[in-house]
Amino acid sequence: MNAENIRKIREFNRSYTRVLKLTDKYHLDTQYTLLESRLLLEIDRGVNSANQLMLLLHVDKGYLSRTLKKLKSEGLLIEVPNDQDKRIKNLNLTNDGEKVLKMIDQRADTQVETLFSSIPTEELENVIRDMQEIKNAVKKYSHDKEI
Amino acid sequence: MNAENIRKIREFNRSYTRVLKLTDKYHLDTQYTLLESRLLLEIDRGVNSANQLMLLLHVDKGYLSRTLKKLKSEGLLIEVPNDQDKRIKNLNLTNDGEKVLKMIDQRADTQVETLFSSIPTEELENVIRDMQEIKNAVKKYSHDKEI
DNA sequence: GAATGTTAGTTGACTTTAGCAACTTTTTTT
DNA sequence: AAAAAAAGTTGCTAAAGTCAACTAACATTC
Repeated sequence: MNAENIRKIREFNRSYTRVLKLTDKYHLDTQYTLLESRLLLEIDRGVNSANQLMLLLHVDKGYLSRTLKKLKSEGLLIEVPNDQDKRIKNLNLTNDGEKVLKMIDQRADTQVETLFSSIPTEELENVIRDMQEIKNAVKKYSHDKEI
Repeated sequence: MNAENIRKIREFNRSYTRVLKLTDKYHLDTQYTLLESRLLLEIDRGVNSANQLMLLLHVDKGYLSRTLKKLKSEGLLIEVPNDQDKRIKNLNLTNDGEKVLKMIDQRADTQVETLFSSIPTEELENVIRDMQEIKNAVKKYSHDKEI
């Protein structure tokens, strides 16, 4: 790849890092960290064992264990024994956990809306098309299974 | 903005967060943190007082002071007295500091290249065009001065 | 089928990262 | 000249993250 392309990609990365930081600011208005929010989200989606979460989110298993413990102690998660494999503790959101996830999700929506709503409709449609193209290209040619 | 657009933007954000995490991995192969690398970069660009760096990078000034102290102790930075205002300590990269910055920069290039080089030329050109369009749109309509 | 190795998760000890407030020195304001 | 503000340092603390040792359950292999 030529140097100019690398430069442009890195410039985009820098600029978009700032956007992502702004969209993450809503976490400051909640009592939950980014990791906690992400855990609730992924568990809701069905990624429901500590080991799966560890592999997906690349967090230390010790730290993960403690973080999950905290969420359990707050009543957002419950452990469900896994009958096939008793080493595994399956995780589920409680009703409270679902409520919290919904709240966090709405704030994230609001934050994204705030950041992008000033872009006029047609231009926004282009931006969204661009995003999908980037996402697909990166996904398609990536050897990293998780992207 | 409609819910579908918000969903798409958030999906892109999630997927691109993973890309950025991968491009940040080179920091693990160096002895420098993201903040340290960024400080070297910005000082090289001429942002050369702790206060300016604090405003640009939004870091606590106490933490910044200590981080700069560390870089000075490692011989990557030197303090130059500011004759106009003796409260200010201007910062400059030493030769070693420049070398380290160059090394970090090359690793970042390599990482980006690794991630994107598998995308075929034409598709890559589209991706880069998309990135510029997104960057410009966000910048143009953003009220945040720093984006 | 007992020994060995591996996997899931927990815990203790520790380091790094970060934030806050008090403080010194210098400059600016009134 | 006094008061306020700005630049930077330091002490104290908390949160975030890492690492290794450990238990219990499961898998392998001989």
